[in-house]
Amino acid sequence: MPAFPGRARPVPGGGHRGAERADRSPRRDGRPRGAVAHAPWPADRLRAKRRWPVERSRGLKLVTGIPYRFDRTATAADVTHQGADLEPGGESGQEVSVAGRVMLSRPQGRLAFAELRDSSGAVQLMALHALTEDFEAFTRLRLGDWIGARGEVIRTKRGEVSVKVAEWCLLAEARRSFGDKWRGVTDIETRFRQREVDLWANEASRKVLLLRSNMLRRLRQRLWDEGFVEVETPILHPIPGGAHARPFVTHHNALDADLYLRIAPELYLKRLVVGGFEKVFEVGRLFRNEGLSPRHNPEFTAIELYQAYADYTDLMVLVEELVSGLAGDLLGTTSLVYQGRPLDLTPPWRRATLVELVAEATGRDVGVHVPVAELRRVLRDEGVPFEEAWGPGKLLLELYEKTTEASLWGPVFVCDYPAEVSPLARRHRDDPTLVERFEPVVAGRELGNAFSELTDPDDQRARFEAQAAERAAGDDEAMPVDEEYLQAMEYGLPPTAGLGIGIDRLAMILADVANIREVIAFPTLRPER
RNA sequence: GCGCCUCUAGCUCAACGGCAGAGCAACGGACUCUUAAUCCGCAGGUUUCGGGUUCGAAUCCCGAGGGGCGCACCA
Repeated sequence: MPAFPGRARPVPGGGHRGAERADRSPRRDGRPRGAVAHAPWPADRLRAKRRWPVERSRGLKLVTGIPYRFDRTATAADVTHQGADLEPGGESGQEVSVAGRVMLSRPQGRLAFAELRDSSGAVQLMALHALTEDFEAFTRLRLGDWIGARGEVIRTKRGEVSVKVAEWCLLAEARRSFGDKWRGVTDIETRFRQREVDLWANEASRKVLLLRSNMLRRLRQRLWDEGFVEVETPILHPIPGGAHARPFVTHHNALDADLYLRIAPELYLKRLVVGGFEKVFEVGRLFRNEGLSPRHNPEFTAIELYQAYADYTDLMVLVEELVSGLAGDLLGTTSLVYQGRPLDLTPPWRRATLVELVAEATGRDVGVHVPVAELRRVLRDEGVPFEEAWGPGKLLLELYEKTTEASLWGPVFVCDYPAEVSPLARRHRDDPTLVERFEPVVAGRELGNAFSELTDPDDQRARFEAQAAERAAGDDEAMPVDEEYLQAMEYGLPPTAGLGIGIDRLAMILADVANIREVIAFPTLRPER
């Protein structure tokens, strides 16, 4: 019965690894108890407390063997489609094999219904004592069991498209309960510690991760279409650089050297531009040794891209097009609602300088040229703490972040930051105390960061040294001097614009979720004891 | 790191100083068109952990641990 390989023997010499299969003999009387009984730590106290029978379906044929493969001929969605035109009680004459997880079981004497869910959706199975093989066992299926089933596509008298099961097989048994069939799993800790349970039980969770995956696919496609080359740069860095953040430290034994998990790929990517890659991007994980919050995970995904011969104004257009384009691709509109509040991503987005926005939010007329004493007074009046060592640029940035950023619903490009706090950005063509930099702010949060890149190695060295001085003065997030990078710049970095976007943050916006953990499959949690 | 809140059966939740309970799941049974099926029955607990107060603690107090939120941090 080729359509239903559940009981098919491994094809000799054919297919995959057939000859190497260690276990050629079906387990005839139950599965080895040791497989579940030895429970290595942290098989955990939870398991000890649970009382699910290790061996279920006693006296039934289920345990005679789980097949190695299963030939599915239709998904749940396919079946629903195939049966769409059937009248209640109608039979299609079409036979399908479906596979998935049992979501509901409604045995009813000599008739039984079950809901089977796969990644396409759900379809009902109908089993009949007179028709279905192993009918008794079918009625004993539990929530969470995986099965494969073959049968005709029909519509029941009550009108539901179903597969009338002629033959079926167990693909995996659920030895643990997956939660309340109606309310699912809502405990936040369980949801994120046992994400597989959350994903099984909560459709919304699956949708969010699927949206993220689709978002990344579309993002890559758009950049490839624009001629960007996707590259990969090191995650283990000898010197942490490219951002203002504390790194994770690790150690390489053979080299006997400490290495840092990257806080940003920026410097390597620009070295690739020096090497002739005119349009590059990288999507990858960044690691910052900082606190957790609903908007911060210690490891997060960012995209950085660099485009030679462009400046930051080009990137504003690119960001608008990318973000609104992704919204259109994935949601069908650029006019969305985030956390109950309208958010219109349709280009063009507002462009305003940081100083203008601070003035709007606070009524304060400030700027990098305002004397430090006066800036300090403004911060004090606004209730923003500061440190003596801070120059005007840092004071201004702090003022913006504490008083203005969160109030910007956006989207808005916050432009022209102080040079003092932007050691890798090129000085503004109209004012050398500023840099040509912008952050796209959406829903009160920065979504990314971009600038016209600093290309002058002498200026870069001076900026690094200023950073190093701050580092020496106790700021362990300031960048050290990176001689390798300076050397690269000395070979010549053409005018280049660079951009970073937080993928998790973007996914949060598009998925309309408030917590970054929702968009990360396995967010960082404190290890259980 | 600090503050506030929280932790009860596999899951979702009651009980709030006086015998730890319900629904779902699970387990046993009935049922040939169910839709969170229904019905009967049976089980299920170190109330996160450790101390304390009390005749008596899931409940009040102290400490520890996990989680949530906020703050700090995060340019």
